[in-house]
Amino acid sequence: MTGHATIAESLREEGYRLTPQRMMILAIIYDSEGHLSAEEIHQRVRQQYPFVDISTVYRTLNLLKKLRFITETDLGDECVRYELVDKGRHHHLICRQCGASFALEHELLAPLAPRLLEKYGFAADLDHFAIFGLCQQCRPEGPALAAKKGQQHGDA
Amino acid sequence: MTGHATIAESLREEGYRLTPQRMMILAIIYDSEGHLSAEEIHQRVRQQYPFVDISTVYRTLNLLKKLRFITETDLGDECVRYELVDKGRHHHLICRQCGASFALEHELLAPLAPRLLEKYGFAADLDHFAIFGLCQQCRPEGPALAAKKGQQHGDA
DNA sequence: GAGGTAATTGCAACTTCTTGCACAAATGAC
DNA sequence: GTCATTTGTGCAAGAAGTTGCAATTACCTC
Ligand SMILES: [Mn+2]
Ligand SMILES: [Mn+2]
Ligand SMILES: [Zn+2]
Ligand SMILES: [Zn+2]
Repeated sequence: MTGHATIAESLREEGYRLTPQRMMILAIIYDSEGHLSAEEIHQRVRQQYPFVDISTVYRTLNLLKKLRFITETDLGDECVRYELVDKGRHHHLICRQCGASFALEHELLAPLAPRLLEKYGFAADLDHFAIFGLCQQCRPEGPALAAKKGQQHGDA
Repeated sequence: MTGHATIAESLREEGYRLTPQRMMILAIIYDSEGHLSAEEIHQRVRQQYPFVDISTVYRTLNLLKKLRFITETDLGDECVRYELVDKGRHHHLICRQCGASFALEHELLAPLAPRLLEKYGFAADLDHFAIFGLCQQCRPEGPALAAKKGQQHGDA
């Protein structure tokens, strides 16, 4: 059984209906390599089935998010992006200055979960974080501490 | 010098102009106890100065966010909320089931920063996180259930 | 204080995402 | 397959947040 069929089965077991729209959206998320926007998903769906509305895409994504099959993350882009939880837990470090993005392995965040559980009785999801900050290049005390103080307003 | 005057001074030193709109927004953020929405700020500004546009509020909030005087956080509410960084660093645990919110002291997240710096050369902001998950009441193995069973096990 | 200049504002249009509602269709029972 | 139930969809309107632009104004120099 392929990945998206497994999720589809879970959906049905939970009492949700398996519509062509949902199946297409699931297949698209499965076939792609992570971080799709709703608009990208909508465009791919419409290639097969041109009358699907963007609101259906959003409703499906919100359903899959609620059931924790996908994550919804603001990666500092202009829109929120969606990714399968199932393809390996990981996070992202994103430079607020240059926009560079680095994968953060889950192992560094993982110890947090038992601590939150012990101290607060809280079972944290820790599915897919975007942590903002300054990358090595952009840090004031960075490696190439050469160029400095050239900052202006209104940069992109 | 009061708090918002200190930030105002910093703004001017960075070359930004001190408009009445900016001063009012700063004062409102300073006078309130955290987690204001843009709409709330807008309403309070208009009580003093009725022609201020909501876009000016957003532009000011984005400026203060860029300069790291305030944080912008999605607390699971219907809109994003803003809070002063300066009033003590902290985070929030939010139950995705019942919506309950618990303060998380910064000390639990703080050890992450040096690890990210060491391993990735990344200086993470770690200013104000909202961590979603299940609270003690909503967990499948919550305290009530454990009490019924007469069990108590520290999970780690 | 007046004048020049560039940042900032208000407005309107726009983007992203959500929601109410009538109709369509997935599902289960027969 | 048909029927009944009840969920899901498309559409249009709405809410939250952004942006282009012309007019205003903060701030610097005199
Ligand atoms: Mn990812
Ligand atoms: Mn807070
Ligand atoms: Zn960078
Ligand atoms: Zn809860």
